[in-house]
Amino acid sequence: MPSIPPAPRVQTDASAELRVIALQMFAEHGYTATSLQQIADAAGYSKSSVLYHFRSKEALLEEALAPAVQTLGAFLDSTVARASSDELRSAFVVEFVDLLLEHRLAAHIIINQGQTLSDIPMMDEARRYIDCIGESFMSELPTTKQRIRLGIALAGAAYVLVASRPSVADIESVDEVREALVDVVSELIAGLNR
Amino acid sequence: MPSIPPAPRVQTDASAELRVIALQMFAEHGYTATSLQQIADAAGYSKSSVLYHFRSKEALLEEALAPAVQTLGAFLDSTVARASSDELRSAFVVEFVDLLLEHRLAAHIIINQGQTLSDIPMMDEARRYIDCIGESFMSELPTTKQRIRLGIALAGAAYVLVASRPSVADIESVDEVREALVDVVSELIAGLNR
DNA sequence: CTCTAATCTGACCGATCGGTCAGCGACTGC
DNA sequence: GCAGTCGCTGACCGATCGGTCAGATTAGAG
Repeated sequence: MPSIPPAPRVQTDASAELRVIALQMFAEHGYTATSLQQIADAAGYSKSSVLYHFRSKEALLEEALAPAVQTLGAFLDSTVARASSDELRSAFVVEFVDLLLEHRLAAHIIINQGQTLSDIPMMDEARRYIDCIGESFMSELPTTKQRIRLGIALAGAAYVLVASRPSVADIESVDEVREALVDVVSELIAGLNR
Repeated sequence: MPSIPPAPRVQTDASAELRVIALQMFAEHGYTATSLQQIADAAGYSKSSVLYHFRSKEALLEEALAPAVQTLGAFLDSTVARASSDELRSAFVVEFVDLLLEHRLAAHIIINQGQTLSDIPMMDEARRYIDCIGESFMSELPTTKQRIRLGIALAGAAYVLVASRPSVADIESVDEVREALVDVVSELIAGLNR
């Protein structure tokens, strides 16, 4: 047992490094359009090394998305309870927007490529979570207009972040964007009870 | 010159048939994930026949998207003029929603796969049109919240239609969906002047 | 009938894909 | 010193991709 138990190897963890790079490239160019060779080149490794750390290309995608999907699952549990309570919906909106902001790249992949990659288990799991969140509202929203309103609020907020080019990072104004998203989505959600 | 000049060959026009099938498969499974062989099989032709009618796979995509992009371009011309006029904005919303409904598959491809396929000229053209429509509003909407509001309205409406599974065609309730979309988007657009 | 053009196809091509495998050097515990 | 594990790599594999090409089939014009 050395005196430095955990060891500061975190800095150059190849697996974590590959997950980040793969997530960026999958989001920017698409999963099928991104080859393992391109990921390896971008990371400074060989293609064989990538497949040493990850069983397959699909496994690399799943591990890269895992944190976001896990957070989404936890978010789902807290959603079902608070969907019916009006005052708790504002907290729901804040959490929803923060989730999108924190896992922006993963959200990009799930939203834009989820339908195409439906044969990948984790991708389908994430989409089921999203559907479930929607349904926890929908059960109380029988009319088409109410369902469209909720759809525009959630899908619109997600897509505003997702559609923006990577160059439009606007790191400084992220708080401003967050506040605006919360305001507009809250307004749409509030308009459901009418 | 026979007495029937144009000839009723429209029914079995191979090119048009291939455009329709390719558009469906590109939208459902993605452009890169759909091979020319799969398109040929679905249409009942050989892969060589597809490449006889279309110079390349990319040309097939562009010709399949052409009608939608052309309509989008015409829509852009009428948009710039009416963006500044409040009472004309309601007409803008109706046209926007109808455009999405009419070219649902093409919109699906452009929205979800446009960033990935940015090397295809027509795809970039369509995205420039969309950006231009947004900017014709944005120039008068300096605050972040106003821009987010418009983004949620347009992107949300587009994505509500695009995200729905093909099985959720709801042919009967299309008018109901159309009306709900127009209402909610109009409400968000109207809220810009505040 | 013949000639020609349009339509369609199978065989084939080079490139690239995801994935396997044997082996390389470096580090570690004994 | 030595055996064994770990991280990594190049060579290689079968499959599939988009695309080319020569030729078979068909139909219409003269």
